[in-house]
Amino acid sequence: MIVEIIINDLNRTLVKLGYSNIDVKVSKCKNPEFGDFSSSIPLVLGKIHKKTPIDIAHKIRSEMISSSNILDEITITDPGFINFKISLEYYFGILNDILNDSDFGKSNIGKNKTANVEFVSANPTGPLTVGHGRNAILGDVVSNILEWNGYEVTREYYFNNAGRQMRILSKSVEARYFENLGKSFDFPEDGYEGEYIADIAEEIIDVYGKDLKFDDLVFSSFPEKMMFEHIKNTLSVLGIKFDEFSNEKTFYDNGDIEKLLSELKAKDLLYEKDGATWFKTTSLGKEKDRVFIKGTGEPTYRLPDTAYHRNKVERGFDLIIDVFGADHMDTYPDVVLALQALGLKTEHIKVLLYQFVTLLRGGEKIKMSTRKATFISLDDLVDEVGVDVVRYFFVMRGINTHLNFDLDLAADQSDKNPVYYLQYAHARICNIINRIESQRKDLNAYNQSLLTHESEIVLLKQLELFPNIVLSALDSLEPQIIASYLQVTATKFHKYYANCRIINEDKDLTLSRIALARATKNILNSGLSILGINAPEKM
RNA sequence: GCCCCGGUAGCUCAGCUGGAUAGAGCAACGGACUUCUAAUCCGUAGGUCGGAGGUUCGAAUCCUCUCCGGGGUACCA
Repeated sequence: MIVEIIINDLNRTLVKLGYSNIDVKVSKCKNPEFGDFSSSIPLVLGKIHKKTPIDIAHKIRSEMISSSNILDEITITDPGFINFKISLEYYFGILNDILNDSDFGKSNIGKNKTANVEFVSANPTGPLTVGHGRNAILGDVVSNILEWNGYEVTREYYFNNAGRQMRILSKSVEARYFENLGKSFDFPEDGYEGEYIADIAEEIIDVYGKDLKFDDLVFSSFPEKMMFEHIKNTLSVLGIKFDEFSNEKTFYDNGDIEKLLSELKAKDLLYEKDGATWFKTTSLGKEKDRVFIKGTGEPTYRLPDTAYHRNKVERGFDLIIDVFGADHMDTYPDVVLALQALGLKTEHIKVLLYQFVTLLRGGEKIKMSTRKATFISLDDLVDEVGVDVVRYFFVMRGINTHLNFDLDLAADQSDKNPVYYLQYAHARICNIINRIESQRKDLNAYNQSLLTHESEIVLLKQLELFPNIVLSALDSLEPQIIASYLQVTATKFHKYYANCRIINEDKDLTLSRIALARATKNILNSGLSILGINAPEKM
């Protein structure tokens, strides 16, 4: 990657000039007049050493030690920037790399390292909602990003089928069961009102008959089973497959929770008050203590969550990622605190908090409530706009931004829809390649130096950035970076297409342009596969 | 009250580990299809980067204060 090369060259040069321990930064020039890349290091040095930045810049330029011959020109501009123009030869080399190396863009930063990504983790009390959708896609794409960087990723789904919510589900189903049979029933006060509840009740009548008694175990086991199948099906339609399902119950059964309690107690971090067991978070720097076990004897989510995270830490992952909605803001710090108190390593736990999703239709917000069943399910959403659109819309915004999911735009199969713009670029290339393949066979006999048009070079430079983009996505765990990059890449391809006729009378030029188009296709393919979106051959 | 996220073009959003004239898409207006797919391209217009201070040679970006929106602050998850 070009940026690294320049930074290394600069570092060596600075050491030679007697400057050291400087954090050298090189960035892409916004204005191509200055060159391809620039650094403000002379300005930084000028300040530290009380010298004129321009003088320092000249010194750097005259002493510049380049490890390669990729620097065509070094210029200096006010008030003290040093600019680098990169030789076309370098970019032509990259074109070959992209065409010959199917792993172009991958890094081995995560080689021999394992990562655990926990996401979705919805309890099986109902169909997945649009909110879960953002979680699901983020988790899956982040996993893909990790895999592109060499990590071995475990996609994990954590659930609780023993809590209050599940009881309410059972009671709701039970009520509908008796209602359907015309018997008296009490619909629970906080019960789920969705139609799927009645469907499950009907299913129970079909399978188990009409003679079930109140509190029959079927009312708790069957709905859970059905909901989980439903959820897995939804995820599978979205192209998401989990490696591991962890059940909260496990940690009661195997004694982990008991062990956790006794260890925290031994550290004097637990106490009894008002019939409940409290975790003394105040002694660890927090404002309030938290309840671990309620007066009813039931634990709060914090207790099993802590046991679960301990389990993940002890499984030895190099990286542990939790994908949570913004409403979990205050929940995980306590978990981390507890683990730290027990002397466990926690620096490798990263929490990805995403902001809420708002659905818009006709410019109006759609209000949603799971309990009241006024939500739009993830299934509905996929039915309406398709998998690719759903996946793209969930990653095209920054994770910290409230996501406005515009259903009208998403359902619009026209040029307004950014997904099609992207896929169209790929389809266009495929079409051209198919056309040429019937005439020529030796597509590799191209001469890259025939690529001279500005829009060709601009595109090639864009393709060169891809490995940096992958690294930057890894660094920030922000899928949006990939989506934006692909959008720009598609734009540059479309401009190239408009400016340069790819299949033309000049056979050699045609081959060169085909090579550039094929390279673009490879990059689009790679990027789309990270996002889990189809790269269609035809549209 | 306290904590987190956001406030950039009419709308939706990039840019935020400080850098050179603040970008894109949509919407508006004007152009380009006997042509490798016009699901495209070209052009015009559109901005007190919420506001006020501060740090700096330089601030959309960092600090302080403040206003607006969202979320959290549960013996719910």
